[in-house]
Amino acid sequence: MATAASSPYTLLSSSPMIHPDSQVMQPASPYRGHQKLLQSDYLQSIQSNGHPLGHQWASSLSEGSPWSASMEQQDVKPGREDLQLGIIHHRSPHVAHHSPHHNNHGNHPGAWGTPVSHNSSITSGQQINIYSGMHPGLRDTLSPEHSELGGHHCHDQSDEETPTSDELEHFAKQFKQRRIKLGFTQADVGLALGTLYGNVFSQTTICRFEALQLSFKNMCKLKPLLNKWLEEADSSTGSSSSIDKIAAQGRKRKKRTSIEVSVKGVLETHFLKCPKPSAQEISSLADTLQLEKEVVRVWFCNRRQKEKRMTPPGDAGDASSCHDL
DNA sequence: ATGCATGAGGA
DNA sequence: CCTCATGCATA
Repeated sequence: MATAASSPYTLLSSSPMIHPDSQVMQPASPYRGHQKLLQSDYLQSIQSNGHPLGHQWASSLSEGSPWSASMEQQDVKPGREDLQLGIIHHRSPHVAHHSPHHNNHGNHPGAWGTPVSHNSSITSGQQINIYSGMHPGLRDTLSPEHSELGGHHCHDQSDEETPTSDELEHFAKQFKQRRIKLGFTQADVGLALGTLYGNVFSQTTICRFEALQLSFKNMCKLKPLLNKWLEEADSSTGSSSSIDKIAAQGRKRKKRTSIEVSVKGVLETHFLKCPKPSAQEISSLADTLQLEKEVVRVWFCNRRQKEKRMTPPGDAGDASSCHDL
């Protein structure tokens, strides 16, 4: 009861209605009217339902990399006079979770701990091939030169090409350590990325990056950004302190539905049987569980996404979680 | 740290 | 409808 008391979508009765729509525009965003990332599909329909471990990390950034483009145009910035790496740590340095039990998922070679790596052919803009049954030893035999794209062929930069899963894992770990050492929180970093490069991210995303809970592709996309931040961060330790609070959100977000554990169990069971239930299946399931159909549908979507993460559920470290205290 | 949610883009 | 990137709200 009284849930509505604090309903998220309180229709402002007499409040000065701001922009209940959209998510405002960043005041310092170098890019105007350009925030839609075109993500080309790469591989996603080859999964054979049935295998709990059917990850397909065929890292393949199609030539249409959404962000390679954004990167090229971010230079429009006239000059970032003030390098704000984020907010100065106004919080106590106790942020360190002092827990040695920290997620050290270093033991999940199943999905992408293996050198799945190297996309077979990125430059040629060819199809992506998954290595559904490919061995790690199999490597792309891509030709040293791709005349297809007349222009950029030299990637002398440190990391411009697709990193391997292993590299990402290591980077994430390093990143977290440095971040903590420098006294920044995940949220700080997220904001800093916004003020620095125009792309704001939430604490959630930073957290997921560190925990490798994003898709391979997504990890690849974020790595360079975070890498830059790291460089800036430790190169100018202790500088500007501009607190940008852009926020401004007025979306009527639905209250998060809490699904009972028992119900979750049922959903899990169904998921194992059929990861992609039909609309009707969902309907009946929702009916049985007394949940909104939409909630069930979303649950399955989220569950599928989870399965595609680099650190899939269940892989959690059984080896590291048995750690002794 | 994570669960549920939103939205864009793609068939 | 789905996937995928992303995040508010919450445990």
